[in-house]
Amino acid sequence: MNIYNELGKIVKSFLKSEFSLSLDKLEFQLTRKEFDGDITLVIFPLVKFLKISLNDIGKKIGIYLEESSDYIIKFNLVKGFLNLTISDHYFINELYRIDEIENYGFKTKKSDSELIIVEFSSPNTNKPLHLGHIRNNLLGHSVSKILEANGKNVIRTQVINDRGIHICKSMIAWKLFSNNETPDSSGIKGDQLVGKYYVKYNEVFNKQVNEFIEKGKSKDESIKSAPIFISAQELLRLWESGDKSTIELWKKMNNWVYNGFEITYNNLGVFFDSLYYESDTYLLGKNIINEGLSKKIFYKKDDGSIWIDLTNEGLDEKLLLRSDGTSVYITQDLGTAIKRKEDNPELKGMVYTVGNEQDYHFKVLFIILKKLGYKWSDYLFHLSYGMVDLPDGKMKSREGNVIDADQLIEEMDLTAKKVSESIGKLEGMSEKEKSNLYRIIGMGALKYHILKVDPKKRILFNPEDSVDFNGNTGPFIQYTYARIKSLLKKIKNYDNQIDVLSKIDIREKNIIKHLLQYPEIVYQAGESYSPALISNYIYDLVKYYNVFYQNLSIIGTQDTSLKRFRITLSRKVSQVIFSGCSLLGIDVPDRM
RNA sequence: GGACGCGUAGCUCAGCUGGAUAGAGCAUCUGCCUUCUAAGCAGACGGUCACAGGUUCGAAUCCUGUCGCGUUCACCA
Repeated sequence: MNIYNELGKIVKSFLKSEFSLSLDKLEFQLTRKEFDGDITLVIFPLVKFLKISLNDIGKKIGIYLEESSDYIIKFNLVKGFLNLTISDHYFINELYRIDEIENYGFKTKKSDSELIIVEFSSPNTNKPLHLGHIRNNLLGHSVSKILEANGKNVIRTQVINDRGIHICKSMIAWKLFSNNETPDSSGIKGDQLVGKYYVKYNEVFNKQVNEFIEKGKSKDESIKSAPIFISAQELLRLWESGDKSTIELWKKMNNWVYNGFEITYNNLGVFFDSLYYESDTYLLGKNIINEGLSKKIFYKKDDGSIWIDLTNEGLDEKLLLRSDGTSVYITQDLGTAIKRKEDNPELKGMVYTVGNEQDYHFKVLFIILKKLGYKWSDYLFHLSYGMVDLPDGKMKSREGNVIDADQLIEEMDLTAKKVSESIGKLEGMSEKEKSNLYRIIGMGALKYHILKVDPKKRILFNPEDSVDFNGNTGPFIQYTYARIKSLLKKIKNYDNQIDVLSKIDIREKNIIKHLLQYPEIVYQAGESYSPALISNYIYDLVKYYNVFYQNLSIIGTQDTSLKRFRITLSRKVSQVIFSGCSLLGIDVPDRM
């Protein structure tokens, strides 16, 4: 709101000429509802510098502002708070100004052509996506959009964990028990099918382990000697040695999974610009080891393993290369990061969307890169988020205590359908339009529910009452948007020009005040990577608008200038909702 | 044990770099549909901001300590 700057200038020059005091910062804030006024100057801090009472300073500034600024029509002083009332003309002029901006809303900064890689999702190929992935995907996708709105060039990427013992487990179970079942033959979605055999593996494995334990073997021993586990390990060895039929099966099953993921991503409205497969990257990073050794940043232990000592940073010693010469996870991450920078010299930063159980890992990763002398490591960011808890505790995929992403999406559709039908506003829509709308509403509910929470907090997700459709929810925001759209449609021939009014309603003033704040928000959100900030701002605006909508008539009013004013206001609100939802990856319907 | 994160109404969450009497929604009650969509609006009820100190004109917010919950500290990924 540029009035802050303007008033700030006036007050500063006044303080300078009157008290020869020069300040660089003055604190303005929106006036609270209970008090009379629009904007408040906090004058406590001034007392320190001026040896006059609060009252005197406040009065002097207030009188001066009243005289010298066209916008200030009144002031009142409560304790150290100077409340200023701004003229209606100011707000009308501002609305007039932003009305000329075609698509007003969360502003997009001009491209600065800086490249940012945003990594998210990062699934395993042995089971379908679950609720935790949904939070990850929504955050990653939304943050990408926010960065783009901040003028960045974003590449969305995922590292697919396609190799290792976990996929061999699904493979062996499929070989043993499937009778060549395929997605086509069974009609089961590919990732679900592979996941089914991963579950089958664990069933058989547990049974075999228990049999050994009953026979008196120790737990460790039983695990190691379970036949199906031995077979899975054998399969891993074959894979590593490049055995043809194993690789073929591996490729076949992974492709099933990718096709399945694609469907889920589509339903979520999420996409990727590039993919990394761990089978391609797991050997990366070994040359870093030599670099680190020669720079004396790493050291070798007697058994040949390579370490870095981070005790000076308050962390521990960290293994980088096993004694058998194979790399560990962080070595791959180092290699991948460096490779990405090499592949994209213009790369400015990277965002890793990964759960907070890996906070330590990323701390270490960034420090090592910094120690190796890579300056761009300052622009790496771990977008850390809390886990999604269920009412009966934590999600554990091995115990089957997970909410499956596909199933959840389907349930959201059904809930949206149920609620919509009970309200019964969708008459005259075709079945196709309806089901499309259910998807928009259901996903709006889910996305908003998850994104409005501060990423670093854990989310308690209660599937029982699913997601609300009233109050601070996605559907409520969508509903408001749909109402405005339908309103604008009914008034086809309206004039864009706003006539100047002598007096506007306090509620309308509030909406304008909020509208004026939005351009700033996207930049703030860009810095803190917070879709939550945007969600809450949209909801605020929608609340203000609903009050206005409910209480003021637009179509009915005889006063055409008032009518135009209100239509303009509505249109601007709808534009902000639209652009905000777009940053969150939430669709808005024209009708619902 | 060390490190990191969280603790705000019965429940789910806001509260920006310290500002006035702590804000929403849900739930529970009370009113509003011949005037553009009631998926809404108006109102009531509901708080020791985990606890204790400190910093200052002023603390939910910053600092320290305590308690509670969680994560992490692997030749796992």
